[in-house]
Amino acid sequence: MPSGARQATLRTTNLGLALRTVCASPTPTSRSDIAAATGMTRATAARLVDELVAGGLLDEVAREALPRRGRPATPLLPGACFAALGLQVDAGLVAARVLDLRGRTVAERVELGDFRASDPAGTFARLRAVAAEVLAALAPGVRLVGAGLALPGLVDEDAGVLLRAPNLGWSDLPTAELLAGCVPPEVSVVLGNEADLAARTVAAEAPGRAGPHRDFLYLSGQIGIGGAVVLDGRVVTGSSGWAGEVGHVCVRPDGPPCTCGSTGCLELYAGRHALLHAAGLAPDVPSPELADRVRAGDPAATGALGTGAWALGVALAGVVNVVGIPTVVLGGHLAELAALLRPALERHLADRVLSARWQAPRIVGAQGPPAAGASGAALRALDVVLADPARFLG
Amino acid sequence: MPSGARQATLRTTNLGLALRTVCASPTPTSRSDIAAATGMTRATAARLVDELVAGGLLDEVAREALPRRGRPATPLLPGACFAALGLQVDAGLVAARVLDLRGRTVAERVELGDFRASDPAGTFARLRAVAAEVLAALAPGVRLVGAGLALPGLVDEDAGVLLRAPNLGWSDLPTAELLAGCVPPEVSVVLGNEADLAARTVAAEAPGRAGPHRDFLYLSGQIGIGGAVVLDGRVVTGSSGWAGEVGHVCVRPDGPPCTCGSTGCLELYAGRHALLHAAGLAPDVPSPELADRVRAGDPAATGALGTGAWALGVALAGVVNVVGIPTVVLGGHLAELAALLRPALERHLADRVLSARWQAPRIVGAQGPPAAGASGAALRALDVVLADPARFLG
DNA sequence: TGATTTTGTATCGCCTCGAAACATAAGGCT
DNA sequence: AGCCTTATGTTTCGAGGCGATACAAAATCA
Repeated sequence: MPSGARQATLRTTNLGLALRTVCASPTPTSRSDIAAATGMTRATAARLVDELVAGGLLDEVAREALPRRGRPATPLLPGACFAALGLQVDAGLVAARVLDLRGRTVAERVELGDFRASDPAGTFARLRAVAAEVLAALAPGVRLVGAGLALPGLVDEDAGVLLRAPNLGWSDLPTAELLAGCVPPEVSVVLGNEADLAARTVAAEAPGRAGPHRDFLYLSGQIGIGGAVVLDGRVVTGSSGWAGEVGHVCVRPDGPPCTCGSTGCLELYAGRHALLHAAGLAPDVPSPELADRVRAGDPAATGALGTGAWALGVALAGVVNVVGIPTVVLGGHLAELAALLRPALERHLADRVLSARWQAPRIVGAQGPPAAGASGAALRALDVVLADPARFLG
Repeated sequence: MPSGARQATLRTTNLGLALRTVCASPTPTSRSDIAAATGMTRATAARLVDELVAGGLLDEVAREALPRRGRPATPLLPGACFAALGLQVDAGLVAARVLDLRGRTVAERVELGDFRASDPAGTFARLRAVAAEVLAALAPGVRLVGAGLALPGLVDEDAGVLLRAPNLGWSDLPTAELLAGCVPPEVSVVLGNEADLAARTVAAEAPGRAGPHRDFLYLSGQIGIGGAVVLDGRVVTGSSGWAGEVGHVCVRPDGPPCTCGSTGCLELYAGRHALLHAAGLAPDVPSPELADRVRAGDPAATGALGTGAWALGVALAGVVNVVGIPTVVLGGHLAELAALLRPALERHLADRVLSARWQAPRIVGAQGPPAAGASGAALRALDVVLADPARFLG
């Protein structure tokens, strides 16, 4: 139920706007810049900034020697003392990463391993150790405003339950107890789907600063294929948060049965195991190896990639037709294959997407460090600061 | 670029909130009710209401004899003198309908015909005639705040160009000149995709009043199959407005070629022509006839419907998996077949949707009068009033 | 008739912003 | 060096809009 706006609403709204204006800019921003960008007067912008600086949400930084006429501006950056912790558990790694409000990685630790069909207690113990290391490395003044955990599966965010993660072999797993000890007691950990969170690292290159694409489909290829639809810079989670299961879009209804109960799912043709199997490689061979073989002209590898591109084309064309998205970002193991998949995949899409005549869908490989889900989880936690900075001022 | 909030922003925001509160309620609402619903004080609510009443955006209506203790409230309803015109051109009809801010149909005219591969000039002449009749029937005080035209195809809204409408046989058609004379010169007509607009009649039963579903996929079966994704009560139009082409989702990659350039599109199995052809009926037989045959046990008709349900199952499962929508609303000719399609279709979805174990997708038939696109176009035009009523006060 | 209850109205003060003048700190020019 | 110019930041004042509070109005109930 929406509530009436009052004087205080004005304040909080404009505080948020001022903060987001600073965050949105890749370079330091002055009070005067904020006034110009928002249409507020310099007086108002200054009032708001003063309050944000006093609360640590903005930092006044030393000015660069940039000789210009007029009184030099006081450059502002998002407060370095606000940070959030992102955690990730995946079939191949556990990770912890702390991002600050400027989007910098303050501390991180990624530990590779094989957590397929693992024991949750043991895996979470590893996660706890990794988190503890990262938190110990934090500077004393840093304030942890939240934490998130990226998991490769269906998640019930409100209940804090991992419903089903085929790659880990876990289902209906409450995480509250397992997460105890990962973070200070006053910080709560919010669960999230790995693809949904990883997509945030593409949608935003720092808290409040838009990334290269506003509307895209993100594919997170780990073992299966997860996905996330991003519209207008925001991840579409669906009414229950169970969106983005691109891996189980049907590309061949009379195809082989999938463990999900359906038949001919995308994962069976373009999943990591499927690609490696079709290429005649062992299931634990890393993706660059597959890419090398394709580049070397290995026929089995080339065929596997061709089949994968074909299946991706069928599935992604459906998504693009329905959601009207111009860009597909390939993450996870697919990122390393993006360059090789692109030509065939874009051709398939051009054939199957109705609006391709006016706007051909583009395929892009995801950039950035591994364990993007951890970064995304931290970004999401930091977003609550941007949404209502007034809460963090008292 | 977002702009700073000032005192006047407060006012316009709260004016909109007060108006929307009245619109959202199915029963008349008092100043006091608004205060309670929004958290504003009665003083503030009354101030805002007085202004809205003075501008005609709210009407004080006679109170029902509802004996209660205390001073009787003054019931308010959305202003009856604000209205918008919705137009629709489809393969089988042209229509004009005027809705007022209360969601009532003030005047309407639906003219059936066969406009497949028709001459745009002639068809638009029919539309002009229909619109003129409807506008002539309006009461003198009614103020037309906008107009919209629903078209069965890809539309460039900003340019006012119909890019491609296979059912009409039109493409790259600028509409500005053709629409001249349909509405008074000071009113502009905004184009929209028929499915997108029809979906609004499900999302909202009146301007500002939510309908039975907030998140759903709407299927608009005319000759082809259009669709619209509705999330959180809002139609997802995609960054270019080219979303919702469910009819060209691929359900059998090795199937027959489609006119769109792809193969095995949903339309080829569940489109109107496809169903009738498979049932051994002529292409102009109305859908209820097909339904009757199925109920009578006609094997060809039953088989056609079974194939249609199967194809819909494959395509819709993909959509549900990716967008996480719990409900599919069947409109157009599919509405009449909804009851017959539901059992098989829900079974297919239960098999192919990953989250069906926690939330089984539901199939619902669309209710309401024909030419839903016209209603949706009017609703969209009226939404601009709700978004910023202050614009209509001066 | 009067107490009670609910709705609507009037008055006042507070909060926040905009406008405009002022203060500050630099570069540029003579 | 000294003054002008320019851009930034600050101070002061006034206006708009809302909440709080008291009050008026119109009904039911006893």
